[in-house]
Amino acid sequence: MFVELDLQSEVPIYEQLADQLVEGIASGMLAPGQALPSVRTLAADLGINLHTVNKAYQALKQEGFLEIHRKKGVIVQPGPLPTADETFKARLRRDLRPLAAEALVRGMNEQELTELMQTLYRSIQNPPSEGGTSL
Amino acid sequence: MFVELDLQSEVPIYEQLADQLVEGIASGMLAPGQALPSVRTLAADLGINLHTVNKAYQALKQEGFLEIHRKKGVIVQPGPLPTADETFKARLRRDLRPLAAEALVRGMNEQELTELMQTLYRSIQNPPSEGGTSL
DNA sequence: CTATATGTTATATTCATAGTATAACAGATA
DNA sequence: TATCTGTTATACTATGAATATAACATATAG
Repeated sequence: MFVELDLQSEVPIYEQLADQLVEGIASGMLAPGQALPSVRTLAADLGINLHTVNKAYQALKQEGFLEIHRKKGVIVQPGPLPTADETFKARLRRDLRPLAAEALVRGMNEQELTELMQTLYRSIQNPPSEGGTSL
Repeated sequence: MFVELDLQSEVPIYEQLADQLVEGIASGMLAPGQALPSVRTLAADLGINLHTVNKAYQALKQEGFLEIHRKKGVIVQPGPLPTADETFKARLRRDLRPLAAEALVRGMNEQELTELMQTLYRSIQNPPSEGGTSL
């Protein structure tokens, strides 16, 4: 079981799921072309509704992280993944901005913040334990 | 006019406002002890409801960025600001995580990401133009 | 061919939150 | 005595999240 949901979080469930699938792709835990569980199966495993899973899948399909075939079901993007184009970077800056501002106002210096980001990046790229391949 | 709201954004108005006030404190545009407009005045200026402004003020008061006196009205925290304690850092990591993961999966390397963060940090600390003191 | 599993679509309902609209209150100020 | 302050209360609308069923078309397995 790789996906962990916090039902009490203010972050929507479908968003948590989508985020963790992206992280799975980023870490290599989910390989290109790999099949994902059907919406019904994953929904049952996670104890949530079919439509909530579908919403996450659809969003990731829309962004190009997943492909959905009538035949193969849902698979991780086997071709080229989306790039860090200007549109993404603009969104990234927009989302990072308030976080950087609060870190600054709380007294974190530039190095502390960038090092925290570095550590985070590396921990995703090379996760502590790639134990189970299952979700 | 320093605060700019996007009424079409998925980010709540009161959150946009709170974020920009924090950024104002971070940049020094809002000095410690400085008086902020009353909830009614700012609401009228921004064309939003009094309660929406109040919600932002209350949140920032709760976190320790503002003080609210019956007498002086609303002022920027004149004493020591909140620190980057473990609680904040945990929240920071939690919020940064999905952003770092998507940046990684889109092919940004560690340096690109940290440099983007650096640039952002510096642009907040030393904003392009501190023209108007007004909100 | 038949049964099953797939994604997909359509409704409907419940619930929480955001935002607005008014109104009123208590305390401080001019 | 007015006026401005934050504060509280109530009500309403709109939106989105999440769930619950149901049904459909297609592809696969037996």
